[in-house]
Amino acid sequence: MQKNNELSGVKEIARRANVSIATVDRVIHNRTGVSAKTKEKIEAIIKEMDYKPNLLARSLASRKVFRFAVLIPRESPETEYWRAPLEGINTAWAEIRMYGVEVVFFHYELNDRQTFNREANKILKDNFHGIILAPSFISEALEFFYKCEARKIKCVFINSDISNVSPLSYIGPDLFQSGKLAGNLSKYLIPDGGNILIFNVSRELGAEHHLLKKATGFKSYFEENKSTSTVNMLTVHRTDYDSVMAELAAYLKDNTVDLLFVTNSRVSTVAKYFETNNITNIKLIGYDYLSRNVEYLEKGIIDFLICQKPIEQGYRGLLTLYGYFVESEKIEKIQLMPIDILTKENYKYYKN
Amino acid sequence: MQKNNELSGVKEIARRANVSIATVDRVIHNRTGVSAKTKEKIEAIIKEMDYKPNLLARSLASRKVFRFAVLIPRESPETEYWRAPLEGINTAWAEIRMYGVEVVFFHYELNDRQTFNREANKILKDNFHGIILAPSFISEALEFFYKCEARKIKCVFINSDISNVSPLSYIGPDLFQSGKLAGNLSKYLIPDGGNILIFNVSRELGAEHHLLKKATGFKSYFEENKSTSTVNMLTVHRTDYDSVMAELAAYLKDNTVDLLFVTNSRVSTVAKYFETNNITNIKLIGYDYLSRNVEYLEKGIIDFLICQKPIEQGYRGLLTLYGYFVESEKIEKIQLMPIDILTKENYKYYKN
DNA sequence: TGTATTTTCGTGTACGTACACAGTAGTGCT
DNA sequence: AGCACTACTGTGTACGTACACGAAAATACA
Repeated sequence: MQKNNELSGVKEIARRANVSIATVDRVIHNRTGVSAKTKEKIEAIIKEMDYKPNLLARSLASRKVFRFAVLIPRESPETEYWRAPLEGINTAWAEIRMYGVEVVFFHYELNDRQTFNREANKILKDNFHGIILAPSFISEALEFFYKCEARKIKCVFINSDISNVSPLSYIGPDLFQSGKLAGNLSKYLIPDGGNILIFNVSRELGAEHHLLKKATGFKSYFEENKSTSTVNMLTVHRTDYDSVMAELAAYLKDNTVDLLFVTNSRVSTVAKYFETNNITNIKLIGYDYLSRNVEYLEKGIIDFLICQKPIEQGYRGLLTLYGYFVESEKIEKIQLMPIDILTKENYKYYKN
Repeated sequence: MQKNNELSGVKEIARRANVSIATVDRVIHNRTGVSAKTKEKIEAIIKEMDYKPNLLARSLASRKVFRFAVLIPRESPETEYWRAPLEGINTAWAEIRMYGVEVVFFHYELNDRQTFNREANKILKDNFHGIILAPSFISEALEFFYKCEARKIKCVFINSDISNVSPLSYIGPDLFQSGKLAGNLSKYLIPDGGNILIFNVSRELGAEHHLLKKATGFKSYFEENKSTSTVNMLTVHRTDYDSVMAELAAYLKDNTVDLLFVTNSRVSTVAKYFETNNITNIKLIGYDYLSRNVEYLEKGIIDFLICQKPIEQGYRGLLTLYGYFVESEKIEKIQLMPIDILTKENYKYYKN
């Protein structure tokens, strides 16, 4: 079986317009050196033919290389979360390598904003076309973003957004709605009128401002539904097990809690505490498909996990940059991830 | 920025082996006409270089065309379900068109097995490399599958599987687990010991044997958890609103029902009945992200929808065939879709 | 009118691979 | 030795596009 071999592409355009393919090429890339008349004529033919350039041939012939940087937190022993976006980026990279895409990775520590600045400066010194950025530290990320804009470097934000700036695209969850869904799920776990605790576990709450957005969304559910439940919030600024345990124990000594909502992936720490202390009467909702979390989901200690496709965030992050530069697609400014609900029954089929 | 221009690919192999690129080419495609000695040498170099052919150049130079057929039910006015896989296939096609992939669509009527045979025969008369098949009618699909095997035509099943045969890949839900999850969800809606009805709405139950698999999974949840709930099953062999309404009304007159599980996308028909008759005390679980279903989810008449990524099924169906033929990848025999839970709160973010 | 300059356009080569065709070396046979 | 035949290998062109370079035409200026 053979491809159909009617004159196709540039050659056919050139034939119809009585010019050479070079001239057609000039029009396509709207380079200079074509008289207005011929340009018009060629453009008409292009439109009429609905000509679509052969991307294969294009990137084969093109010597262009696009260089993208990735700036996201390093995967830490405490949370494997950031492995997922990394994996997604690598998957995408494998698919588009041959189109002349280079990717360089930079990582900062989630509990040290200095490392963010250090890596960001490295990126600025080098020469990149685009950047995939997890803007954890708002002010630092903003500063960096403006510098990128000045240098015409396109940014894609993943995982969390920053208000009032407009990157090429934001790819991640709607944090408010995500929290609100968690609130909604609580109605399946405890009757109305219960005692609910929102629990933030974060060393640098500034680095995880998205936690507060989730908390706000969570609370909004109860307000909108005129719930009689009591919703309190507790924040721990250390992430090690002992600190979390101590703070939580202290709180639970003085307060009744029927449901606990952990605003990030640290929910396994709480689950561990519940398990070791044999606490079974508090329902537990948290975030992210991590092996430790899933373990407690399986055991029934965590009731629901909410997930937001971290792998896909990375995957689409890179493909978005690629689409913008190589295929000059127009890009969706906001690409919201689904809000997935994981239970004991369906997690096995989940794809991060 | 320029691509690095170290001699790469075939040319470099040829240089190192002191042969021409044609000889290298012969080895790569293990064609005849190369002495054992040179073949060995070239293969060694290929391995050493970890040579990966440039797929762009390959399919640009190759005049090969791969022709795939799609055989799935026609989208009917009663259910728009099958639009989704179609959309997925078209998306994938757009991505890989330029690699020399042709796709031809065939549709049968879900309530008429004759149309299946008719379209299947059309496919056999033409000359296809691979087929994406929704094997709704088991015996007919089996017969067709065997004919394809005899002709070395590769099949990919989507949406539902057939036991004891081995297509290139099955892409779809684990139906048993899907039903079991529905069972599990019921615990969030009604207390144990309630009256539960499994409701099948299907003109040709044989065409939708997957409904029964879901029902079995559903029941298994209650057995495994030694539930005291009563689980009954009712099947209606007509799909129009009046018939469904009549059968359901008759049943409800004689039986108490606390939760109703509709095993397919017809759940909106039941929801409509609930709405018009102001039935609010029966919880409702059903399938598929269809506009009509979502409407009732939004209204709170349907409590949960379970979805299985029909768009992605189509998308991956075509990409699987492509990967097998064009990139000669090894293919996962079973590609299970996630079992997604949709509620009023998160459906807006769902991607089919 | 002749020359310099700019504008406009065409030719040719390259990207990495596939494949038709032609060419060479070696073997067997008369 | 001459011939036929096989086994092996190289040359050249094509796929559709990009781009360097040079040629031609048009314009400007003296």
